[in-house]
Amino acid sequence: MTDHLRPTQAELEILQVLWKSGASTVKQVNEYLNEKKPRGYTTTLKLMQIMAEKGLVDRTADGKLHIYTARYAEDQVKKSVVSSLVDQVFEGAAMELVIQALGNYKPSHEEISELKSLLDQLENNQK
Amino acid sequence: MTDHLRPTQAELEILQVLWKSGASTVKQVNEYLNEKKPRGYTTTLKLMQIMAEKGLVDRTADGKLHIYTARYAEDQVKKSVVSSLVDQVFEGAAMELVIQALGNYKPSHEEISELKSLLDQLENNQK
DNA sequence: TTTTAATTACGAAACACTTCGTATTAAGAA
DNA sequence: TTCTTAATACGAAGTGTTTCGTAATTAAAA
Repeated sequence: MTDHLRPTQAELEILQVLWKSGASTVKQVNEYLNEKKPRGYTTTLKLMQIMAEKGLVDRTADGKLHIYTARYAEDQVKKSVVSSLVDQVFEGAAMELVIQALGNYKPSHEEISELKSLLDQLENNQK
Repeated sequence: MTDHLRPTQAELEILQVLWKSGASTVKQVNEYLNEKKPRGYTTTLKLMQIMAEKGLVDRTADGKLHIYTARYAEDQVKKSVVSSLVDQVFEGAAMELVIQALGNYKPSHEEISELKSLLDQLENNQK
C-alpha cells in the first residue's frame, strides 16, 4: 500500500530536506535547495502543494504559514525507489545491482567488514 | 565521457532487447517489446530514431531496412544508471544503496557466498 | 482601521518523454 | 516500367514534470 512511492526527482530533493531538517516551511526548504541550485520560491511552493495532494507530505497550519513534514520514512521511500530500479533496470535481479554498486564504488575496509556482518546476519535469518 | 548515459525508461527497454538479441530491426525489437506491453510500430521506430541521434545506438542500412545495435555495453550503461541513483537518492553513499538492496531482497545462501568472495577480492585489491 | 509585507493559491508556460497518424521512400513482384 | 508492400521519416498530440508570474489572502505594523 505504501508501495508505489515514486517521487519525482524534484520531489525527492524536497523529501531529503525534510528528512534532514524535520518539519519545515516552504521558505526553509527553498533556501536549503537554493544552496545547490537556485529556483524561484513559488516553484518549491507549488511542488510542495502537489506533494501534499499526493500524500507525500503532511501539512499543518501555524498562523499564516504552513509547516510540512515528510509522510513516509526515508528508508521506506528509498526502499521503494531501489525496488523500482531493480525491476526496471535489472529485471528483478537485485544481486546484479549490488554487484554493480560495489564494483563502481570501491568500499573501504571498514565498510567491507560491516557488509560481511550484514551478510552473516542474513545467512542466519534464513531457514 | 561515456558517463552521462541516462537513457529514459522506454530507451532502456529497447537497449535491453538489443543487449539480449544483438543486432535487430525495429520490427524485431517492437515484437519483443509487445510481448510485455503493446505499443504501435511507429512508436518504437521513433524512439530508436531518437536513440540513434543521441548516439545510444548505431544504425546501418541493409537494403531498405535498418539494423540497430546498442552502442554501449550493458555494464557500462547500468553502471552509469546506478551511479546517478547513488548521487540523486543516496547523496553519494553507495553503501547505503547496497544495504537497501540487500535488505529488500533476501539473497540465497549461494548468493551470499558469492558476494562474500567478491568482498574478499575487493579487500585484496586495495592498497 | 488601514497599510504593508509575507505567504499561499492558482493558472499557464516551458520542457521532456511517449505515442501515434500520415506521408514518403524504396525494394521486389507483376 | 508500374504496382504493391513494407519500411522509414516526420509532425504533432497526449501526458507528466518543473518553473514561474500574478492574484488572493493573512498577520502584523502603522
